Amino acid sequence: MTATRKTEAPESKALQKGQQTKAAIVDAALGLATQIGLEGLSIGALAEVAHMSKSGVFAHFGSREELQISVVREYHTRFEAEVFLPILQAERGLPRLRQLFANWTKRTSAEIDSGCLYISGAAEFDDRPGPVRDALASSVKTWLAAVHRTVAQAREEGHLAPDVDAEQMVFELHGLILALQYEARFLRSSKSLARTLKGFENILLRYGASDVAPVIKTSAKRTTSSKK
Amino acid sequence: MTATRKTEAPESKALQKGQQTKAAIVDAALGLATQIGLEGLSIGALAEVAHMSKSGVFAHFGSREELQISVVREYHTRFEAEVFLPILQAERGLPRLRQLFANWTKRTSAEIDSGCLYISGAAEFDDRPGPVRDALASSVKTWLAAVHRTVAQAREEGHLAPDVDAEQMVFELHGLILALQYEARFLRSSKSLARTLKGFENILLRYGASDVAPVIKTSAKRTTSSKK
DNA sequence: TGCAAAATAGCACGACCGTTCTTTTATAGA
DNA sequence: TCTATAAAAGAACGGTCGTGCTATTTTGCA
Repeated sequence: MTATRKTEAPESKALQKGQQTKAAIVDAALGLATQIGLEGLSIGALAEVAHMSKSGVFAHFGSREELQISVVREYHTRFEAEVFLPILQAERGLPRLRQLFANWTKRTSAEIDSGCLYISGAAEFDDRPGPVRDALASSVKTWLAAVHRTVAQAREEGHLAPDVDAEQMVFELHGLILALQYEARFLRSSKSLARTLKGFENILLRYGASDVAPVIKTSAKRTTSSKK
Repeated sequence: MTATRKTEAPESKALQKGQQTKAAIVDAALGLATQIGLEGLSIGALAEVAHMSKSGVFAHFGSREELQISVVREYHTRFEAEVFLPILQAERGLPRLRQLFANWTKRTSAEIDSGCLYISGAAEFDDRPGPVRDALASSVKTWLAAVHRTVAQAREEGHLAPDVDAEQMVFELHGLILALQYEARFLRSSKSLARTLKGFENILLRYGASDVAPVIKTSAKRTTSSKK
């Protein structure tokens, strides 16, 4: 219990050796988990791609379950950084909602590899209680709440009809994303991206969006322009 | 090669002993697979619930993969019998489409246990090529084609707008079902059934359904009335 | 530069996996 | 009832799994 090494407050900027290899492990684990699922993620396979021994990997987490939770947390962080944070630069209201859905769509469909952990994880853990399921559900609920807030803002800004049921709209948007993932990734349908975007415009129309044409082109140009 | 036993044409009505225990095994396997997934389905666990030895179970299939395929086929048969066949008694056009969606919804959400193999299977096999994936995808495509046909019929009957894009409509309906399964089964949201039905009415409205009110009550009474 | 502690490796364990082989039991036609 | 054959059981295999233990190496401060 000598204080020669700071045991209880490693809050320095630069990651110590341990933390940084742990981060590398989690990064590799995330790559594996998005491909073969959280349940398929094995410590042996992870050790191999991380060029480490099984026990070396294991020591960082203490259990496989803790490893899975770390992966979920890492996914949450990246999802937030890639999908949510950028939209805050878009104009509040409908433009931001459009940007949100564009980012979400992009994230869901763009890469054929690296599927969505929120979707595959839900299928794996839908009746398997425990901390992993809790972590997953909590992340998803956080995200859906953010979508809900964005919809409500668009309504309050007068960009949607005043009587819009935000929760219903979120449900329908979520359905589009799920159908996109299902038909693109599993059925290998090339048209699902276009169907999703069309579905989005249909929903906007139904909920009384004041402008109908998309603000930004759907194909390219997604550099958080923020310029009106 | 003596013909003392009919080896190559067991086409009699009554199942021989072997076939009938095989059917019982597949039944038990389907129950397991819908709970823990096709990948989680193990021969040992299956043998236990079937009150048989591992090798006894195994002998009926020759490989785990063949067992999984049998399960997919069985699920397909039951899905067809429960969701598709009954709607043929409903009036062609919009009434039949309504019945189709009602059955589909019922099947997807009603039991909390026994999840949908088409959804969990898609997540498990979306990048795992092979005969199991092929069997799954083939079944799903068959079903979606039936939905497509029903939509097209409703359009031709004049119950939907003549310019309805049937494929787009199927995509959106599929999204509703996927959102229902996701939010009901994973997020344990009690409101998702109502959201799904509302979403269906919204879609009908948008695609120009001639009548708006549902033909049958959504809560109970689903006895393939066929009357009118 | 020395040294405690952290990080990693090595090894072995019990459990379960799918599969094969051999042996026993049940079945059904003669 | 006898008997060929199908059906089921039993035992064992190589493999991988998560996880504990004990060594060895690496790290970072004095």
